[in-house]
Amino acid sequence: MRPKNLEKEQAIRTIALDIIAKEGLENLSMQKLAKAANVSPRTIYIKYEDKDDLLIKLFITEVLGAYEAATLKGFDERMDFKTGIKKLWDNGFQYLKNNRTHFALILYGKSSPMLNKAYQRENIQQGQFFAPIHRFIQVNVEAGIIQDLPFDAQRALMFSPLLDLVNEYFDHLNRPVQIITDEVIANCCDAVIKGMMK
Amino acid sequence: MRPKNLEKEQAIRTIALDIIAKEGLENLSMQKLAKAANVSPRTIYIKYEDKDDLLIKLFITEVLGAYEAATLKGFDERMDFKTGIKKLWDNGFQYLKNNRTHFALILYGKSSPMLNKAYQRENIQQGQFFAPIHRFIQVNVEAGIIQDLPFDAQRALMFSPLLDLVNEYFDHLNRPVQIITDEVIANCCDAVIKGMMK
DNA sequence: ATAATAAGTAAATGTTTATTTACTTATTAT
DNA sequence: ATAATAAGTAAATAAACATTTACTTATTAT
Repeated sequence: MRPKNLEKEQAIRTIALDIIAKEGLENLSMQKLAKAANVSPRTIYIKYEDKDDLLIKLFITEVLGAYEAATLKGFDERMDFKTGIKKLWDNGFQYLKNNRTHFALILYGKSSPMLNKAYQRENIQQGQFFAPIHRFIQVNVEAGIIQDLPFDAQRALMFSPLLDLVNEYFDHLNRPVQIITDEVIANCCDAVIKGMMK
Repeated sequence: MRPKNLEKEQAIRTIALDIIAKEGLENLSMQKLAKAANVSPRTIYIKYEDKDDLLIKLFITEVLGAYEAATLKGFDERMDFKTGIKKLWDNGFQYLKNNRTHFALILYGKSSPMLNKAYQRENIQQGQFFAPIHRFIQVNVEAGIIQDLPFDAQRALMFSPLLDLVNEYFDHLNRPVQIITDEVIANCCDAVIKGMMK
């Protein structure tokens, strides 16, 4: 049996992310993707059931999986609160600014109903994404270090500004000065920590 | 000369927003829209140059314009900092939770490269969206009430969590309990204020 | 060596796409 | 009343769409 060519599979994924980041999910077509990845359209259908299957696997496995792993690298839920959040912010910012195409698909994960539903399903069936952060927050609520709010609210307070700041970072990439520096990120992280603590 | 039928124009806009919210921007086609709005495809092209023109006008005028007006209603940049932010959060939350289709397009404004570029262009050519908030922040930085950070960073700290909380609000709409209540929103707003103040 | 088989390709499928053509209708200034 | 005209329609256009058919190729267990 002829084995799958993993380079082709990776090319399909990488170039799909490129097209989504540059032209938008609305403008990704299977034929355009096949041509750009130097592959027959049929080859994509050997590896993915259909277009939705490709997009969901791209989003859940390729992007969110890698983003989660990078964010949690060196993080331990037993860290003290400030240290933990700073680690998560630093990991997240470094990863996203170095993986612009991943970031683009993460944004579509919020806006596209189809990707949003896939994310909810995955979170229910396979266990929560970012489970260590869930426990980290719970521990710190129980220890009386941070305020007691629903987890989804805590997560919004902790990480929404970071994603928006990454957006601003990319908006300034082709301009004379970068406004979103590591120092600005660190200051914003401090503000977030201050807001959450009792 | 036969006058434009404004009801048809409004139907086109409203139903376009419906389709985007339910099926996603990727699944909005001119023919589907025409059929759903009970209009000939040609009629859409009388009112809009092409598909991009329709989407940009929907986003900038119909959605962002209304969102800005609703957010700023009863807000005055001379309010004291806490009162001002609370007003903006309350206005924003009420508006978005009552206008789900507008919210859906606002999310695409962050992810879709075409809408994102249109927003940047508009912000440069026609003057900043949310200019009173810009001045409000500046005044409070100069008075030493809040920390001195780039405007884009301040805005991310102030409003990103709100948009994510609205997302959570809608995610919980069809579930047994609503986790994102007015009280949770108020507590999150307090946390944001606390984080920004010196 | 070769039989078996999944991976791969090029080209075609029928459908849907954005947009236009050719025509009709409703309104208003005369 | 009617000429002038933009708004509106139904149907058509060519291109692009997701997916499949019919075929070839590379690999490996025998």
